[in-house]
Amino acid sequence: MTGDTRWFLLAVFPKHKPQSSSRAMSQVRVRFAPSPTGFFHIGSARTALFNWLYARHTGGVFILRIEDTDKERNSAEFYNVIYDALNWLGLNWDEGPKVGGSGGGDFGPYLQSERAGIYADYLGKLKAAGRTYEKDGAVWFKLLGERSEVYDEHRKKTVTKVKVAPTVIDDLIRGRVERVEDEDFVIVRSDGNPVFHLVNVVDDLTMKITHVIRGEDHLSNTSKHVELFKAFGAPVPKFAHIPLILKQNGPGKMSKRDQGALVEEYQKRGYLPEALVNFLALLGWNPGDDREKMPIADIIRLFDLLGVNQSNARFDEKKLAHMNMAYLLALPPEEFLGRARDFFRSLGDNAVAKAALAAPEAYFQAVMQLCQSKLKSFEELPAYTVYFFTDEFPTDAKVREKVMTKGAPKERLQELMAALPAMDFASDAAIEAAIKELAAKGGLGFGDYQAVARLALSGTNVGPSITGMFRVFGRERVEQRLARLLATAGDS
RNA sequence: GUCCCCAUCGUCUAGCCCGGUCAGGACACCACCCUUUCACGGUGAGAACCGGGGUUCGAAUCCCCGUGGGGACGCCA
Repeated sequence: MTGDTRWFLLAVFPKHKPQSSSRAMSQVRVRFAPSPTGFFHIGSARTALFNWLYARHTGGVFILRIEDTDKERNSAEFYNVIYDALNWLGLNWDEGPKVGGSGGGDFGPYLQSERAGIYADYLGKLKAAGRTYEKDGAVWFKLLGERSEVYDEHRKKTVTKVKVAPTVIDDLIRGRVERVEDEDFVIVRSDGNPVFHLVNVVDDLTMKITHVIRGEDHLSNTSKHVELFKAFGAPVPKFAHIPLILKQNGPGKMSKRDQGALVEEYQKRGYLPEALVNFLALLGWNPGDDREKMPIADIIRLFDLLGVNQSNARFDEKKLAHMNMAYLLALPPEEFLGRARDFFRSLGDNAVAKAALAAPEAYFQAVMQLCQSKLKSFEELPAYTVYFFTDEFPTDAKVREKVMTKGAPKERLQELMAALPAMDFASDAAIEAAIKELAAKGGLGFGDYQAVARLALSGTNVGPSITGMFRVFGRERVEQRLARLLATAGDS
């Protein structure tokens, strides 16, 4: 178990356990059915999250099914992208690939590429019922009704329209939606592979899915699906079409190419998965009051499909960053420590990361404790802590210019150095007292020493408490760095 | 072009279903306070019911029409 997923253990929710058959009849069964394209999109993450939340809220079953019928587009290593993202987010599935060894659950296999026999069976039922025909080598689903040829200007071709009654979709989020599905559609390609609409319905049917929770972009497919369910004589699941996530700038829904659209990106940047989950939960849903930052257990308890919004939401990276900061601040110190170390490890060859990981445990811990309350995200860690782990840290030229031309920095450095031997490094308070005493003697303020000391120690003007820095560095290194700045101060 | 969905501060949203509160909160932005830098935090400011009709004593809330936004219209999923 990695540090990334450890948080989830705190939200103890029992995994699906076999139920009595009467119980199982009414048990909620939802699925997340991604396609292995090599990307895991923020929108997919939220769809998965809403499904997972609903399952956990109702004590139902969350199923992962991989929709890999398009052999042209799928690639073996892409499957792991899905598993990794879901695991990182803590969205554990009860049935699906990788469960209990080689794919657990009574309704498998959970990879569509392995379900060809099932699709053939169900195709047979449709054929037997006279609801299919072949055209151009493909199998089409036949709608029932009077037919007529119509020229479609948009598609620039003649199509066959079927006079049918509107399909009624009873949507948990949108209410009653009517749509006219008036053209036959392909269910098996000429290469013999079944099409999304067929396999999606057959799988939902055979996996006994009770609630189909998916993006609103599927709403217009739903009439096809409902007609297929009806053709199979199967009960139609409840639908819940959730609003889409729009890109933060410009028109349209978020797509893979948009900045910040991939879950992997936040993982790499050291965002906390619980922060991302909390943020995503709030995109289109809210607990009904002003609460925003909530433990996952609360979100599960409060989540309900009826509380989901109908309008699309624009992705706001700034709000996500704020959520992440709030979670980072609230992390228990030892937890922060572990995750900081995990983050440094994930950086691989990064020089600061290597130096940080090579540092003595106690020192590393002291530095992290000093910095926790200052960071907004782990991605800031290397730049923020570089000077703790190497003497060859960069100096901000502008800051140096500013600090070294104001007042009498060289004198301040000399006074500080002179005071060092007698300084008590045991506590921040003692260090603060010593510097204040020094300042008082010259009729100066703490700040007169703080700026120049910070520049010497860190090469910048931002960072944690200067007294804390003194303590962590220790007398000797403080002395060295003050001396080094003094030596290079020149005539300025 | 056709069909479907949606519409409250810049953004996420509460309020709408069961008409009557200064339309509330959060992010962002600005100011001030706190302070040892930078943050955090605190206080405060600015900021919205898309437009037009209707129903009603009264409409953000109910109805209709516009407009705007989004989605779908593949032998992709």
